[in-house]
Amino acid sequence: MSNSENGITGSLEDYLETIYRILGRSSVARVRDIAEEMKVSPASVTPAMKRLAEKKLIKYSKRNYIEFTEKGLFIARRTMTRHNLLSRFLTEILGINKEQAETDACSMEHFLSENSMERLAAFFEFLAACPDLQFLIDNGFSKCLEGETEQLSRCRWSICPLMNHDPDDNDKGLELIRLIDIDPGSSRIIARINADKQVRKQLIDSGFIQGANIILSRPGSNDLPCIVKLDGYDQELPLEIAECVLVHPEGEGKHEYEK
Amino acid sequence: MSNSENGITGSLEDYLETIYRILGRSSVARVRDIAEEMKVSPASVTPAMKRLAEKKLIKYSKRNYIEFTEKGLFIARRTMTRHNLLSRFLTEILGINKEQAETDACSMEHFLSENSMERLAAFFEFLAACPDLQFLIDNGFSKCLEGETEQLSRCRWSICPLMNHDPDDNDKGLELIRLIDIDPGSSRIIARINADKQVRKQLIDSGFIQGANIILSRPGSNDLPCIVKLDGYDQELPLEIAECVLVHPEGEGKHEYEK
DNA sequence: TTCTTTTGTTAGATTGCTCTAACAGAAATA
DNA sequence: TATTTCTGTTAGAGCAATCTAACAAAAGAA
Repeated sequence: MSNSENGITGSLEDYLETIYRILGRSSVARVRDIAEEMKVSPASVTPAMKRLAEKKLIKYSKRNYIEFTEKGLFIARRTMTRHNLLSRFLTEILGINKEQAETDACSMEHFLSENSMERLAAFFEFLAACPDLQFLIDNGFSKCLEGETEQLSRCRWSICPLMNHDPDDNDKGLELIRLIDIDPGSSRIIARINADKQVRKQLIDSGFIQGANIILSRPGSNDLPCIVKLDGYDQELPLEIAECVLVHPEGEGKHEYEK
Repeated sequence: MSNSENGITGSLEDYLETIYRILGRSSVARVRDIAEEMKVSPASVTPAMKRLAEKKLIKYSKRNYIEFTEKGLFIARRTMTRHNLLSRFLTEILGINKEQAETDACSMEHFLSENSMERLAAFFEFLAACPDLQFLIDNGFSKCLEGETEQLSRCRWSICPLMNHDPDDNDKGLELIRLIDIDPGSSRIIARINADKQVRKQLIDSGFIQGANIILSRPGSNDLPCIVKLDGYDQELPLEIAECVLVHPEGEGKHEYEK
């Protein structure tokens, strides 16, 4: 059951994602860790690693540590991003509990197309940019779910009279900041990607989505790529690409999710 | 790869859904039709039918037409509903094109948990009840996607000054109507389910979600269940359950989706 | 060094699903 | 009635993924 976009099965994608998670917290990924994390027997892991190596997604030789190839790393990150997007949609918009959302996201992630993924990422950017939408979901839909359904008892329900913010307030001191302009070492929340379609896609695939936590570990220069920590994982980023990442000003964008 | 909630694989769920679709347009479902619709060889269908029969989801004997059992019909309808919910989310909210949305929905539908499904259904009800949310998505997010991103160029963007409707307008002549009160034979759009958790769940599983097209074919009485045509499929519905289905007044609720 | 424990691999079986090729039954046509 | 066409089934193979049980290699402890 090969998943549409990279000729690789959902199971193999899961293995890649797991390896990525493990490498995020410890310096090496071993068969045993993978087996534990995925709740399969170690005997299932070995042949999976062979299949991955065959497809040139990891470097693997018997009884040795596992390393990503470039392509493998790309797929791992993208799968992870899909997972995060789906999980956040389920928790933040639909209000599903964390565990259930994880389970659902874990299986659906293999089937979300590139297109849908990009649009879901855009939706979160829009949500972050539009306090009214946020307000509607937090105070309208969530309240509804909690059983305070009297709002729905009329046919229609308008938020406008309930709005507790002055429309003119919105622009005050809330300019977004470029990632490359923040203090190295300080932690921010990504607000938006401001780039052409291709670069945008590349960034989203790598996990640069609204709400993600980012630290600029090394500013970088024209020759030297930036180093950032995205949701706890190190990544290199050429300066001209890092320029496209906009973050919320300090303390803003509270809708951070846990990784 | 047994899917969480009914101990049945995604593939078998697909077969059930396909049979349901076929029975919706022609009076019998044959092996050949199923094979064609699912783009598999007829030789794959026969063993699948055997597996379904073993699990008591269909009645099947060699070279005979295929009939649902009650349980099979239930799963088929629920799978179909999941499909519709996901597909509508992708098209109506994210603005993905129809085919892509179908493909994505087709594979994700097997993994959307009961909880997430219910909440997604609730989200559409909320969307239908809240013109501001609808407006934000149609005029804010959709415009953004079309490239008119200048709205996002500021950090925040408020819809309030752009609202083109008077908040007081909202209640005028827009009361919802009970399904059982509409003229038999006339076609309406479902707006909302107004029932306790259990009945609500039952109705949603059967496809009674906001936006679905419904025709009351036979009104029913205390002893006689109503007969309705839901998105083209006939269903029976006890009167006291049909009472919980609210529809938009005539001409309202234009966000109908094609089945 | 030798023994024990941890870790990883292999062999072999099973399950679910698919395919092609060959065959069997039923229906339509000559 | 005999023949052809359509339809459905079976046999046999293959693939991906998983398991248990047995074994092998490496690391740590005695």
